[in-house]
Amino acid sequence: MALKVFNTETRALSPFEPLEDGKARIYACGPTIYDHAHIGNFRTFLFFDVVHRHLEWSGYNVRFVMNLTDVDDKTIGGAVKAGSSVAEFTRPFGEAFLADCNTLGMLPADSYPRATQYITQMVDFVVRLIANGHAYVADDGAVYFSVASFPRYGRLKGIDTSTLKVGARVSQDEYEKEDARDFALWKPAAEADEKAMAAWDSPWGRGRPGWHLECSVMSLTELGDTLDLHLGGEDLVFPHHENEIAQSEAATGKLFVRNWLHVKHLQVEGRKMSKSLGNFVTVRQLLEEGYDPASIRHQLVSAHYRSDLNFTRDGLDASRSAVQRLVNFESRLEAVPVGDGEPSGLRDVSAETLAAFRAAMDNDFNTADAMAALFGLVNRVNALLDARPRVPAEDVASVRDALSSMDRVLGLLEVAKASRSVDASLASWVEERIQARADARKRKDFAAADAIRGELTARGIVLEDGAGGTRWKVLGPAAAASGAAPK
RNA sequence: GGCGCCGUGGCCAAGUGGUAAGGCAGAGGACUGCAAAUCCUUUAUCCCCGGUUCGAAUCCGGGCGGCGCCUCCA
Repeated sequence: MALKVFNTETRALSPFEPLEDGKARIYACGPTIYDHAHIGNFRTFLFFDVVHRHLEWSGYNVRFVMNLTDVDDKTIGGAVKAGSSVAEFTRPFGEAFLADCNTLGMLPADSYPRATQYITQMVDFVVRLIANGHAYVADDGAVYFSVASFPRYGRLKGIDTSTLKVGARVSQDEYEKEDARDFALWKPAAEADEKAMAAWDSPWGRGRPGWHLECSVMSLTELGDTLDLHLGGEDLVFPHHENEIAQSEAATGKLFVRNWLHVKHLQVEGRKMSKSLGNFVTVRQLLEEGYDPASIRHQLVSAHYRSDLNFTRDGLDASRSAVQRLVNFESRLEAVPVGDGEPSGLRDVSAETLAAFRAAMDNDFNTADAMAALFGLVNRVNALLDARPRVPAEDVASVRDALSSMDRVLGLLEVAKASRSVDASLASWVEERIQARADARKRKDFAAADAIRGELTARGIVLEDGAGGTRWKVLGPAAAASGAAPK
């Protein structure tokens, strides 16, 4: 069973065969950091993370690069408005973005290149394209890529662009293109560009790079001429990625990307997310509303990346319960009575689950199917454990290993634990209360015992009486409980 | 207008020819001092019509409904 991925270019599933055995070079189109990233962005980025994790889990030596776009119309516009440079203007958004990524449990990338750091390489790249006849300098000082010079243009989108009429909707005065399909590699500096310190010297005068150029140059510089995977949101297929292919292959003469993966756009409450519809949601907003990161991660990863996914508050509640079931299961495994006992069959269940999980993930990252395998383990093991007073320690260990193994890919427990950690003073207070309640129960003073339970419940702490004593857990983000410990 | 996707139980969502995963929610039951957790039982003519096939949620045609891209929005 080997990994198969759906390649946008061929519109078919094909075996993942990296350029170099055992190595995976991945480039992910990250956000433009002119504002806080929204929940839709994170569907895409969380999928990137699943790819990243699954490949590492599968034993690949992964190099994962995600760019942060800091030079484009929006960052420049924002910088001008704020009276600062693009570097200053974008810095906090970049930092906030990385913080959000961390909150949602995304593995760090090996590199987060920004356009402002690659100006020299971009200029060199354009020089190269001009030299080999794929680009030309227009009268206005802009450099355009000549689409006519690249016959394979349009293959990603699956369209024949040669039929497009020149000049149809291209503004007559602003551009000096030879062909309507041509796109800018380098743009002459406008006043705003200078103001935002987003203009650099070049052989064609002051100017700045075009958006498509940034990604090509950064990916080629960071990862080499041929990438194994290039990831992005579906909106980037055309023209962004189409243009990247053209300019990259025209420059290197080599295949640019072996597999293109594109994530379907998220919907919010049944509609496309947009500012005008007023359904624009950021991660930090959701956290303020009291939702926790694990719920968000769960919901965004719960559907296959090429399927519609409708993000809703109700769905978040459902995800919260689903994650809680996992957390409960994990803590049960920690406390389960072990002993010699006869073989329980748990090891077979663990192995079967892992095989099913792997098959699902290998099938173009089918996270929904993979989660079914995961929850199947929970169901089967819970039932088995209920039926036996004790099971061999190794059997339980096999389940624990399977669970943590799958979570290395899904990251659900990981995020749940990170966001629900409890500080020591609260913990010792809870332990003290539990002891007091135990004493009350011993006296059969259930009214007192229930009062203590209520006291804890009010702070989001739930007690579970079991054979081995009373265990407790915090429901919801740690914020709800932290600082709640009375003196 | 051009290109494309989707329509599965109350909600979410897998399944692309062999007879419906999983999550959430609901109902009943077991366990519990009460709970929580867990288990058991229970809820689907797979949008409609026609066709292909021994057999279709899965393939083809038509219809209805929803959505996306075509704008430097992931």
